[in-house]
Amino acid sequence: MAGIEEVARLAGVSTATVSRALSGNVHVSPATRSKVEAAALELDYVVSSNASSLASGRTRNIAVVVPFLARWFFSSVLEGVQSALLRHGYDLTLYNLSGDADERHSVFEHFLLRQRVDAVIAISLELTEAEVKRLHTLAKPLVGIGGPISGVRTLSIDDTLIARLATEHLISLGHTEIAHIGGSPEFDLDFHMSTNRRLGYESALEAAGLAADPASFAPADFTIHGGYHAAKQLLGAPQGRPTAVFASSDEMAIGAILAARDLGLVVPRDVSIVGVDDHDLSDFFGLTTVAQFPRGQGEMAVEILMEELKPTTEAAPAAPALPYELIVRSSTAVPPA
Amino acid sequence: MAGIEEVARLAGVSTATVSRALSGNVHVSPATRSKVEAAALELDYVVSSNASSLASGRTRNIAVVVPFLARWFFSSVLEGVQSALLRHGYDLTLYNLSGDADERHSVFEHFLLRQRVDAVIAISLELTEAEVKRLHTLAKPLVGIGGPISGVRTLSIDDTLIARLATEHLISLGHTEIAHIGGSPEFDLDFHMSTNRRLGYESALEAAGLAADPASFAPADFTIHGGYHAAKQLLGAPQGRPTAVFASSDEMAIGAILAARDLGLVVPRDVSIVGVDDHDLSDFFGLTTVAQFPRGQGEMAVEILMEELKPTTEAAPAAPALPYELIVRSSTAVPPA
DNA sequence: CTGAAAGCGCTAACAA
DNA sequence: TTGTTAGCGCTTTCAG
Repeated sequence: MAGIEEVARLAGVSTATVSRALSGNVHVSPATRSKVEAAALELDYVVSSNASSLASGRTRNIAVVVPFLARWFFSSVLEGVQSALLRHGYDLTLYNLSGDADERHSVFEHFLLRQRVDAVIAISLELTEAEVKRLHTLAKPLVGIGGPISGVRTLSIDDTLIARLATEHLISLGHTEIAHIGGSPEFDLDFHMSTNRRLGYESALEAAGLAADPASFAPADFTIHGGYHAAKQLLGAPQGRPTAVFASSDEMAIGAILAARDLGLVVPRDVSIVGVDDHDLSDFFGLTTVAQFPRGQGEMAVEILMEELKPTTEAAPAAPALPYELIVRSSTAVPPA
Repeated sequence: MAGIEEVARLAGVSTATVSRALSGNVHVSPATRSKVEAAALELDYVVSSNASSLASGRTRNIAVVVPFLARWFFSSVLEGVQSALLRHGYDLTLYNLSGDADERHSVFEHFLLRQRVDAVIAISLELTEAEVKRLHTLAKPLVGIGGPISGVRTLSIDDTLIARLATEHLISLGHTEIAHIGGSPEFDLDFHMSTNRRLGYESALEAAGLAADPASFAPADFTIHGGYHAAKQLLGAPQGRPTAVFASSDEMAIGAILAARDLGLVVPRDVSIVGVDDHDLSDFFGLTTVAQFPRGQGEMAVEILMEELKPTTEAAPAAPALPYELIVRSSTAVPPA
């Protein structure tokens, strides 16, 4: 735990020079720099981030706020954020809001205000106005991932387009009876993501001259379990079952595949199924899906933030559109004759 | 962003008193305390953690190091750690080592040394001697979860006992042909966890007078996919298939259930399957399993640390044994007649 | 129980 | 390019 003073002494320079040489931002003569670096290495010197933060006002630490941890999408985004941050020399302080309301409240009223972070990344969070205001009093850059927060720059995939693409894939195979498993209305967590995907589905149908029968919609909770039950309802309907199902998430789509199997239906011969995500398990189940790339989304959020934190930057950089891609596997085919 | 000075002025006391009143550790007269609290509330005052840390040497921040993020066990432990930490007013700084070796190196040589944390929790990490030494030079409390690190206090489940319990469940149902899907040897990540579970399985067999045939073992990688392929091998063996399978993780067990189905076997009529974990999906698949409770493990690690960080505490508190429990669902039954 | 004052370890003007 | 110096905002002796 050597301090900057000892390094300065060993290198034969002042502490200010050590600071400059090690931070790399300011000009220092190459000779001095290497002397300092050698001394630092020899003494195992690592700056105290607290002292540095206090003096400079920069913490090199980013807060990441998530609504869940143990779900594929969130942990994948987090992975991307983490590794990008590490590359930039930043720490990641994690706040998970899946606890009770008090917990959430204290995160916004207390934890985030401790001046411990330079910026915050909010993943798929529906923030209340009070919360957004709180964050704004922080006067720190804030970027959201996964759905528009009013007044906050957000990386967001185009849910309508994604859903439309998935549905069009089914239509192009010849399906006309296409059911949809989407989020139940409570899922406002996801900012109308559910609604937008449903709208995309409906618009694809309409564009093909097909009717969007309300009976072809089954709500679920984005889990395999939920998708399974929703699919059972849809596929077991006595008045004739759909030949294809578009599920708003891969987990629900996998549930649907399992439900079809349990009903004795063969996928894709009897029923085609598409999801959204490209979840870890999707390849295993041969699920056709519209991939989004959560790791990449996390990394992108970090790049935007880094850009914004550079003292040189003026305007906040714009958020580019997020990529997505139809991946056709073995869960979709032409409808039964 | 009011400072302590303003609070002091508003409350009509000195900054020292504000500090004392708000930290709560030292004695302050009730009247003064409430005056200070009112002033702090009015000004929306929140201490600057950097200044506080620098002055006191305590950061109220814990580092958590994980080898993966997007896996059920790790994200569940992390969830437990996070919520317990929040309750105690601590921040959580996350380091995920799933990147390359350089990343890992820089975490240990750089990030963890910045004096940003009071302690570190290492989840299922096989640390090299150099890494442990590094951490010890930190002179910070360190607790591991999930497997013994030499010289580090670790919360660890008894893998041998767990495996034995699962196997005994099968034996007590009357099974004598019991196969095992375990970790492949490379999985040293998990500290001989794989080996220990295999030993537990074998010892249960021996105790029942059954032979542990090496042909009844299939290695896999702890995923559904891996479990599926391993189970296919086991259940498709032409020289007679086992009537039961013990898998070292629920994900592998679920893979085995799916493999059995694909082979036209009915679980549990034709083959019984047990796992370990009580994964999120296990209930859905009706999987009998030995539950471990990762959230609880995370919380426990935090409690131990908090105890240790209390200035009053002398000896490091002992780590209690971790609970586990056999949960019988519908994937196990007596063997076919 | 409370106040005054000396730092915690570093960075950033300002000079030289 | 480098050194000097004054803090960053709080905590903690040490007095009173």
